[in-house]
Amino acid sequence: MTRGLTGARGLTGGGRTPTIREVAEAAGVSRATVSRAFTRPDLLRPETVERVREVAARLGYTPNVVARALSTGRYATIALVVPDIANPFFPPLMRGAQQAADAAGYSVVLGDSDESPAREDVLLTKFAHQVEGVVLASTRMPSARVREHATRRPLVLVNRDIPGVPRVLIDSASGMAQAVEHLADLGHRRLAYVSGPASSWSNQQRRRAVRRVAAARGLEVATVQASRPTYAAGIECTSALLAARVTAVVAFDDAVAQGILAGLSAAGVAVPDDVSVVGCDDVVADTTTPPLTAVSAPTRMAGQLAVEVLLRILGDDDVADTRHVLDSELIVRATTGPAPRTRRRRGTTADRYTDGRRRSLGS
Amino acid sequence: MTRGLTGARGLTGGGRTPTIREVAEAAGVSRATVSRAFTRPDLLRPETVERVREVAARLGYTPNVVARALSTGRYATIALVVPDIANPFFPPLMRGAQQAADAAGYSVVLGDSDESPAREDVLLTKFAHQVEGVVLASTRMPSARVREHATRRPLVLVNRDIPGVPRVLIDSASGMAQAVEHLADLGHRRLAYVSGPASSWSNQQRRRAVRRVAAARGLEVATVQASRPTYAAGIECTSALLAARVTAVVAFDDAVAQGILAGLSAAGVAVPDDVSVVGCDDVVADTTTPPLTAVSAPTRMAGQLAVEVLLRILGDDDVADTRHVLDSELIVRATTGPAPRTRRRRGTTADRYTDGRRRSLGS
DNA sequence: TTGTACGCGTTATCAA
DNA sequence: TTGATAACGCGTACAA
Repeated sequence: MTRGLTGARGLTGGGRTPTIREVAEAAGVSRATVSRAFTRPDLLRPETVERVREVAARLGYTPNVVARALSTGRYATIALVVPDIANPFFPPLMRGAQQAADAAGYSVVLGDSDESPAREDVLLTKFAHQVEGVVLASTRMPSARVREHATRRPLVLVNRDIPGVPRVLIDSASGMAQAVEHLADLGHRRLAYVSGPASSWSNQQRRRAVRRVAAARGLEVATVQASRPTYAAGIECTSALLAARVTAVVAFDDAVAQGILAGLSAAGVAVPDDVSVVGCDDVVADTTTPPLTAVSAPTRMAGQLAVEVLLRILGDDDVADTRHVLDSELIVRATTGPAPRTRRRRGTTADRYTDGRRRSLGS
Repeated sequence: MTRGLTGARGLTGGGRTPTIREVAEAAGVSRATVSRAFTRPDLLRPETVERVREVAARLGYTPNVVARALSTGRYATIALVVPDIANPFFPPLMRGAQQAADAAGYSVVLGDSDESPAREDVLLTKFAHQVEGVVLASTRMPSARVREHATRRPLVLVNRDIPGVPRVLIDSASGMAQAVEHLADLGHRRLAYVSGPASSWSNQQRRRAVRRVAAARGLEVATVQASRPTYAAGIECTSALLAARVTAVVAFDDAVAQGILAGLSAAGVAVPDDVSVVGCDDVVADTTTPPLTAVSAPTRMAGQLAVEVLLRILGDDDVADTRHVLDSELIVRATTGPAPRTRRRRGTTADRYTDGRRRSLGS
């Protein structure tokens, strides 16, 4: 066979990483001793450890993790699979995960499924051989398939609630409930929920929370479906919102809320004087104009916690079926205010900009 | 020795991935034949390939990439090291890199150096054994150290110009030049450049471009240093900008520009009527209020190109010292407008909000 | 306390 | 066209 990468440049060539054998020869010991100097120094005489390490350092030796993985099955690597790296919800999560892994000496291989369940499936089977476990965020796969993958490798879910599979959940419902209470307190009687992807666990959770609290407080809720959870889609659904004649809008996430802010601004509707707007996730919320009232989700913590749970599973064997729930909370900024007291004519300012369509109430 | 992960659950246990040997036995062929059925099917009789693949599929066999890596030295993995995942500049870059790698069957391990050169160094040595090559973005390491790492593993830089090391550069200078021309055409005579990290290659490049074109067009340039390239720092330096009595501001990046927008808004200064603002990178620019005029950097393309260059190096041997430059361009939106024609009194509106300090011109 | 020798799962060489 | 077998670099029973 041709030599592997490390050997490809000849024994004396520059830039090559030496192997355990070369260190052994240089130090005048066996390969096993070199190995132990790094993994089980307690089994060796202190002088030996020191001598071996010194030689290793001089030669620039570092243990080959791949060879070690093949031998031990410990890859010191986990996979992190997300639907879309560029979605601002995920970078903080990735960072939390990355740092937790790093702190434990683990590497992170990254998978971007491009929002496709089929791609998730491909990535997961691909990673099965090179990682010890996987953190799967906001998966769109069917529960059965997720369970299958979970039997092949330790797997921790983020924002997907499948009994039997360890999971870390961000309870945006708690924050959403606060948001609706907040709006009710401000005198709003009629609000809209702008819905995200139908298959999204988070969306279902948020929609339900809004409906529940609204019902409890006697508010009417119109549901408007955003085509995608994006800024552009937020702008698009503005006219539908105006047609729905609401005084407050709770959006699926910040991007949509931000789009709605832009759409309202373009339509000459004042925020929060005419309409109040609430976002969710709080990833960009404090950099909008005006600063967005939003439900703050501890995404970074979720990433960190997911990795910690995974590493715990990798350590012990039975931390099975853990379910961690992280609370969210409403951060009140400048896009929510008292409901407009009076309507000057039969129609509000908003009427001038509606497209005439009306959305049904309640769904 | 203890069995590895794949063997840990016994030969018949569920969830285990079968090895090449089991497929060979089940198909009644040798391990070599199974291997060839996947890597060199042209060497086998079609019927054999088909039979082996069928058995493999039935057993759920997939080649173990780690074992393959140990044998061939081809890891089918590259590393991507960035200073900060959560910095909005990087996710698009990461995504481009990820997808290019994915298209070639490569995995990406992710490193976040937390803006620390020392961490970069640690990550790079750690990854040396598990990847074929690395893409290093916006590194803060000294050139000599980067060169050293580049001799150990194929390495492609993004946004760092070190001769001898393959690199992909985003020429923000071209866009910055356009920005200054644009402002000059609008009648501005006095502008500020809000500077980013002093050690940043991009910052040096941008500052120079602004100065050069400003000089050519006879504009005065005040330089204001932002403490960090963040939204908060942008807000902070607003007072200094007002004190500098400029009618236009060119910011190091979008985050700073966005902070400046907020700061100006809070100070009652109208954009673009009183002051024009230009951002750079264009990562959030079209979601600000008003939409930010910005220099658009093809970050996603940079990530993609960097990986393509790396893979090319991994393929052939001598693509050495390539230097790809990607142009940027100015996207004019709503934060730039004609310079205010007249000053109504001795002072502009802005004077009411300055802190009295003045910044020196030219630096 | 240290060395010997085998196995991890795969690919490549050589022979058949 | 296929099979037997030696690597790849490391960890670890077992023996010394």
